[in-house]
Amino acid sequence: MADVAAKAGVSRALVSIIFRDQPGASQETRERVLRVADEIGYRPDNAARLLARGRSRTLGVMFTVHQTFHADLVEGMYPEAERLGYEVLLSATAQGRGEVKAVEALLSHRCEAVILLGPDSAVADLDALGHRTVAVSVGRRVPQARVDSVHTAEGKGIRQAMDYLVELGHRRIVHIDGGRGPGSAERRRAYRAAMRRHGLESGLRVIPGDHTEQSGIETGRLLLAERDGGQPLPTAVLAGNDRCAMGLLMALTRAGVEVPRDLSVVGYDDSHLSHLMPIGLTTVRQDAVLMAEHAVRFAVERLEDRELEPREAVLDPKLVVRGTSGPAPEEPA
Amino acid sequence: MADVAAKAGVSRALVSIIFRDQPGASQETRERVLRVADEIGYRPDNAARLLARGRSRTLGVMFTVHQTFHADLVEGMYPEAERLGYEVLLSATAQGRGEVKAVEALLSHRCEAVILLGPDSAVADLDALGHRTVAVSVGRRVPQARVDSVHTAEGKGIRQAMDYLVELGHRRIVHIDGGRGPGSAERRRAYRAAMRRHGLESGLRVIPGDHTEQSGIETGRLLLAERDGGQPLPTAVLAGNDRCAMGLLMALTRAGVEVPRDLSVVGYDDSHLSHLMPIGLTTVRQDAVLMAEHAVRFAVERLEDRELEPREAVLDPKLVVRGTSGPAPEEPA
DNA sequence: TACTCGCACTAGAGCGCGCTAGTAGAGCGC
DNA sequence: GCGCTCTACTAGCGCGCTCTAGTGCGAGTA
Repeated sequence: MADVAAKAGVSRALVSIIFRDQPGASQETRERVLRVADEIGYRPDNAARLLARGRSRTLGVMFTVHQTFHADLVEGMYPEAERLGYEVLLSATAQGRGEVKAVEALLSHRCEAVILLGPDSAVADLDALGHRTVAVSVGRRVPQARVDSVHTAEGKGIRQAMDYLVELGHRRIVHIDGGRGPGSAERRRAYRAAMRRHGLESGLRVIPGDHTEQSGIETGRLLLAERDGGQPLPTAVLAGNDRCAMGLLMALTRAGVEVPRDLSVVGYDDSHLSHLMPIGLTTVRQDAVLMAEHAVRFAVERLEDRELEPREAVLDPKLVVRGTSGPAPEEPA
Repeated sequence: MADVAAKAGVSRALVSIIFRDQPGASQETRERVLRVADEIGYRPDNAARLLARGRSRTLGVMFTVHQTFHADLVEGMYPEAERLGYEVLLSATAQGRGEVKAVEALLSHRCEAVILLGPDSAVADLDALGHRTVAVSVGRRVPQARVDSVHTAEGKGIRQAMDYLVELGHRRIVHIDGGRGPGSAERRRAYRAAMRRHGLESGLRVIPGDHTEQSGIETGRLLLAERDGGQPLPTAVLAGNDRCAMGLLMALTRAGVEVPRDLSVVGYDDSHLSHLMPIGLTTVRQDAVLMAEHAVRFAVERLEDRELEPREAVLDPKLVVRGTSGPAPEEPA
């Protein structure tokens, strides 16, 4: 920077002004300085910038590298962040890199706020994080913590799916649980409520699982084993999310079960995956872009006014009917 | 930091030493300082650290948020980077955020090296980047640029797949091209060569496409339209990558084409997707973890010795036979 | 005793910027 | 001529840390 200033015959301060696009420099000086900078190959150093400025205007996003829905969310964040003048820094959780590590990485890079996609941490930890910095949880309600949250009205989505399945004649509807995954508790609760409301308590069944393909595959195996043991298959399965639904489909189809003739499968998220199934996955759609925009906005607004109370955005989900669902099979007499 | 030093009754320098885990402090002072820091809630500021240190020990990784194979790669980089004492910063390309933007973000955050997953930029740009900093291209050979590269022996993989298909009796084997995608040119070339080698020039056909599901879907539609126009379907399709293969499968299966009875499909990458298909996708496996480790190692080694000439790691791919491939259908007399 | 050595620790410069407070000079009205 | 404002620019401190070149001190050696 000093080199640029020297070569352009101005002070460092003026170079700074020009690179920050601030008023206080004449047009011709601006052009000259920029030209010189280009020649020298100077580009401002962000680290120093942040340090001097005190603010980084950077949002940290923690996501899970294999969670396809997160990709949709991340993609939705960039434009909104840019619009508001913020940068986005990503940090992935992965095998051997837990949420704590991922978040620490973000914070130590001076992110002013942290947006957590489907956080799995304990409420107390999230609360602590929310006190240390501005935090937003996407996909999981954390009402007890000092954290904004953005999620869909899980109950509503599940209810739509359940009503739809019941309407199609399904009675034995099983739910694969998302474990500690975001939104799982609400989905589970809504499933239970819907079964009761439709007078199907007797068929109510929640199979423990999580938000991965593996979980769907295992459930598939379990159901097949039960069938071979003489128990009938359920006629419909409400999976914890799309990935789980995909795993289930794989396991079942491989074993000769025909979807949706023998059994209907409904996912959750409407991630890119849903379109991928040859017949398309029936699923409950969460609007990734809208969620992403809300999350960014929450973070920025809290940054601008630290006193703001944590808020919650609840978006409406929507059932998207594709090929994996259909009328319940005729019951054998 | 000054607060910690004051409260612990030592100098800032000593606190620094302790937080850097360097020799020069007694065990008891160490413990005391760390305890005080914890009480105050002090954590060292990375930006200032980088600035003062001159080195960031940070590797920047540019990836595409929806490219599933990239997720596998990213996951493989973290452990290796950590082992070598480097941090990893991610920057995604996405709609409206091109490679230039993504890389600028990395550089301005003081990444010492940039690892590009499947870069699409012009060779000249990559070369320029390679001169400005240490750069590694993963999945694409860039022999003309000052850039390390890590990729699989594309030709070998395609050859294996082709030999396998021909052995199964396939003659009309079509290739969906990956466009400007990484490795596409080599795969295309190898496909052509294999067709010739097997005396199948007459059936040689490259359909333009890219590395997305959409491209597979479109090709599927095209082939179906041709079939309806009286032309026979190919008996096997070699897709540009797994995503493309998935799209193709979706389009075909929807239209009643049975895979692999009527037509075999082979993908490329062996990303997580491949396991997802109910019947499993036959594909050419690239070892993501190995590629990731090579890429990180290349970057670090070049950082440690700037004079090192750019190198190239060529890994052996491996055909993984799953459910989407089988014997060629009987030709109608 | 005088010295060297090694260990625990410190002073203070400097990393590359942003920012506040300020100056020099041009243009204006009176 | 004076004071005034406005624009274009500059000096220099400080952000939070690392790092070099030290200081002080007790133990070991001549």
